[in-house]
Amino acid sequence: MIFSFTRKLLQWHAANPRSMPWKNTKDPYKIWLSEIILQQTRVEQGWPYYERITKKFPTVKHLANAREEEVLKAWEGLGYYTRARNLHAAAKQIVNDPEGKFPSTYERILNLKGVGPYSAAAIASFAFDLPHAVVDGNVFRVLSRYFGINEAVDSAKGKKLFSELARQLLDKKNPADYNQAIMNFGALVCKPSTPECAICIFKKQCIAYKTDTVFELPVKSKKAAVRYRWFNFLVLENDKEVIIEKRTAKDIWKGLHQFPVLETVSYQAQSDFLKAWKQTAFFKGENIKVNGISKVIAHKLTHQTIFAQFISVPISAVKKPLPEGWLRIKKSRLKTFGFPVLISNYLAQFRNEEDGSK
DNA sequence: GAGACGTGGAA
DNA sequence: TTTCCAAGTCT
Repeated sequence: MIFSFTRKLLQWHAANPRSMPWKNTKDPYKIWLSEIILQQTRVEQGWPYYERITKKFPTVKHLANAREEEVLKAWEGLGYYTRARNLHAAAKQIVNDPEGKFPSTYERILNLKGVGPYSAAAIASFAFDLPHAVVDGNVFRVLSRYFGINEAVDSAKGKKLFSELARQLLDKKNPADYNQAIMNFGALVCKPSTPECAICIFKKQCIAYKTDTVFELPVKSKKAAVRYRWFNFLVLENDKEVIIEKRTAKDIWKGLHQFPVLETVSYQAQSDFLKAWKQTAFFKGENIKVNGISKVIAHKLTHQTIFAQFISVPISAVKKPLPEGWLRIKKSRLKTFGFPVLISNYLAQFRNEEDGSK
C-alpha cells in the first residue's frame, strides 16, 4: 500500500524539480562522493567541491591512488576533515575488494568508512534503486511536523521511531524518487526557521501546523557546549621561507597544516609566549627581535571558539635540527598544503599586505 | 551514548 | 552582532 503522504509528496516532487550536478548520474562513485560532501553541509557549499573533486579524481581508482595530502587539499575549506580521510580510506577499500566493483548492497555500502545509515540508504537508493529510506535532518523535520511527533530525534528511542516510520512511508517501487522528494521538500518548503506553511501542500494534514507547534519541532535534546581554546602561533619566516607543521593529533583539523603552536587554556600574553618559546632547546639564544604580532582573532566554530594570535619571528631564530615535525618550506609552496580556514585567512591577509605595499 | 568534528549562510 | 544550524559519522 502507499500512504497519502507519500503520494502527495511524489506529486510535489514531480512538479518541483531541483537540478544538482550529482543527479545526472547513476555512477555509484559520484553518488557516494556527493553524499559524503553533503553530510552536515549545504548544497550550495558542497556543489563546487563536488565539481572540483570529480574533475581531479574522475574514478574511485584515481581517488584511491592519490596521496592523503592531495585529498585533504581538495577538501580544504569544507570542514569536518575526517570525512576526507575516511573517503580516501573507503576508496582503497573499494579498489582492493576482490569483486573489483563498487559495493551494491546496503550492508556492504554501510561497511565503507565514513558511510553510516543515512549515506548507505541514499547510495543504495540513488545508485542501485534499492528500497531503503533515508533518515536525515530533513526527514526528522518533515515527519515530526506532519505527524506531530515530539519524541527527541537524537534519542535512541526517537531514532528508532523515525526510522520505522520512514521505512513504512517509503515508496518501495520508487525509492530514489521518494528519498529525493522528502529531502527536497524539507530543504525547500518545510525549512527549519522559515517554513513555507502558507503554500504547503500538507496544510490540511500537518499536525504541527494545525496545533501551531511548527516551531517546536523537531525536538532535540542535546545542546552543544562551547569550549574556549587559545592558539598562540609562532610564524618563523623570512622573505622566501616559513616553518609549518602538520596537525596529527586526534583533534580538530587533523591532517591539515598550521604554524608551530603553543596552546593554552586561557589568554597568553605575547611576551609570556615568547619567553616560554625562548626557553626551549630550539631557540638559538641570540637576542631576536619580533617582526610583528597579530591582533587576537576569535574563530567561532560549532563546538568551540578558538582565540588565535600570530607572532612573526625571523626564521634565523630557530636552531637546527628543527623540532620533530617542523617543515621549513618555500613560501611559494604554501598553496600546495591544506590549511584550516583560520590559517588560510592569515596567509591571505599576509599576501594582500605584501601586494598592497608594492 | 555523549561528545567531537568545520564552515558559511540566513535570520 | 549573535545564534542557529545543513543531505551524519565515529569513538
